[in-house]
Amino acid sequence: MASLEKSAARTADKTVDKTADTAHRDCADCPIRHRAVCARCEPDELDRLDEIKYYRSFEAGQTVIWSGDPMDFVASVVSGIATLTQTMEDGRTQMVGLLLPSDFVGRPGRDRAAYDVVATTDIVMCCFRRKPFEQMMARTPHIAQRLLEMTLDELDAAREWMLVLGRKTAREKIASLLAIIGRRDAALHMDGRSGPLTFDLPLTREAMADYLGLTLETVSRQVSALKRDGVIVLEGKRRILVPDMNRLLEEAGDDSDGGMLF
Amino acid sequence: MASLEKSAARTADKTVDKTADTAHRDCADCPIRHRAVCARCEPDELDRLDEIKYYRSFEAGQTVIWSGDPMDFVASVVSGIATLTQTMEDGRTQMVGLLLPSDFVGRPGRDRAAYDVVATTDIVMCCFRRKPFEQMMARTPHIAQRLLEMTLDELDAAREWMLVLGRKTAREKIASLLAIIGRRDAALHMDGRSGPLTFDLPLTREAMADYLGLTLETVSRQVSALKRDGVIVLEGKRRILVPDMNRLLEEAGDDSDGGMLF
DNA sequence: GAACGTCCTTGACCCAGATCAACCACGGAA
DNA sequence: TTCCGTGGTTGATCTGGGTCAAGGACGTTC
Repeated sequence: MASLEKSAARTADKTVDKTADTAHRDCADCPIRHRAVCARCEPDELDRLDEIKYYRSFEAGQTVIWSGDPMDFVASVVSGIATLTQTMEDGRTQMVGLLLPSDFVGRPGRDRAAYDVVATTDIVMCCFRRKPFEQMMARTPHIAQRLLEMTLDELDAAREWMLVLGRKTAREKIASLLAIIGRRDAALHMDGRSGPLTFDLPLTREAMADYLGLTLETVSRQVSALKRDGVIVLEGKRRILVPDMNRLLEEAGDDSDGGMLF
Repeated sequence: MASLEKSAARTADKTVDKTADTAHRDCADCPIRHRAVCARCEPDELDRLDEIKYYRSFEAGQTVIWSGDPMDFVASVVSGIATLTQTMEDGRTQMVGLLLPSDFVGRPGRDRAAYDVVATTDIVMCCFRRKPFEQMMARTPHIAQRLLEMTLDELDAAREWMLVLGRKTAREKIASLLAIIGRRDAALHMDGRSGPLTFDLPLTREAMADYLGLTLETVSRQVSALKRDGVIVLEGKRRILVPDMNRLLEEAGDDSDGGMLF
């Protein structure tokens, strides 16, 4: 039940430290410029956004926002990874979203957070105070249009995840998660395709379990099984090599071409 | 793999029959006027929508759209209930959305259906050809604003459903579904509150199973168990009476107040 | 009114994944 | 160098819900 204020206070010193190298960042060379909620903005619109934006940093493991707490800002993830989770009174938790760079946090028009947001890695967020952002959104169709597009994408992703949660086996769930992270990572780096895919797994076994509706033991066992069967190769605990993406997609129970949605 | 055209052809006769009593309906006395995607439109905007709209009817059990088929229209559900489902190659299916009156079908900018849409009851839809609708959306912020709001609501609902699918027991899943349908039904009728809630269950046991990631046998057993324990009373197979909503919410594992999202 | 199809219920059994528990690997602090 | 704390693995056992199978309650058709 710690409040946003408390968690912000706890991290104040670090925030100030890191602010030094991010506070004056120019939108023009922002790494998420072309994918975030501001992607469609014209230069003059960007200037106005620039005036109301500020950066905040969080360390791996910190809670950015607690569900139910007042939420007076919205934000884009600039770098790092965060999770959106829901918790039942008895402590059962389910991750309902994975926030990667360019993803949007918060809902215009809503003044309280609906989910816990937790930084999985060190993270930098580009924040806007909610009220000014809402006013600007009303005057700037480019922002609302982009936000609609992003929200529809998230809805598709959530629905794909409902199939995973409701109907897939533990092995298929793990394969699905690895395929998604691998694909997003590949899209991000845009490196010369076709070689075997390698990427860092940014989640602990427990976080994977929360995402997949499993226990961490089952996650561990199924990762070991996929390794044993040659579907993936582990380099340490967190680095994954996928020799054959189609094989992985097969194990995920997906269409061979991986779906046409994205 | 039946195409949209085929399913439309199959139903053409009935469509024409029913069109008689819906084709000239005026937006002004439309039952979903204040909740659908057109809710915020001014009279002149409504007039323009009126020009490009047309009604289509489907009978219970008919497939409205097949996943992957070309989709040249978007639509609002006027009356009746439809489902959005995803299917794996081996036949496993997961419902990913329940479409009630005023809900929106289709995605502007996407030319193929991402999910199967099936009419659960007889249904009437208010359709717009996609291209004109997209053009109109670009010129009419009121439509885009409302669609954003509705999409954000759907995303919240999908995320709540992820918790149900990932972490709840079979009994909790059934109780959650009954609570949601009961609440939506109560909101629709807006009758004098506080008495014991009664409503029709618009889904077969199989559809409930598809929604909840269960088998129909488990659904049947858990419905019987909730009845045996006095949480619900069955009047026939499909009519549900809830003597104590708080008790039902408790069984669903929800906060006693039922959540503050809606 | 018999025969069918659809939807639903109930029972017997089984298994995937949860639970409980022990232990390993690594990194940072004393 | 040992001591912990965190994250991960693996084994033994249990169980919720799946699977397979039989049968009941209807409405509809001929």
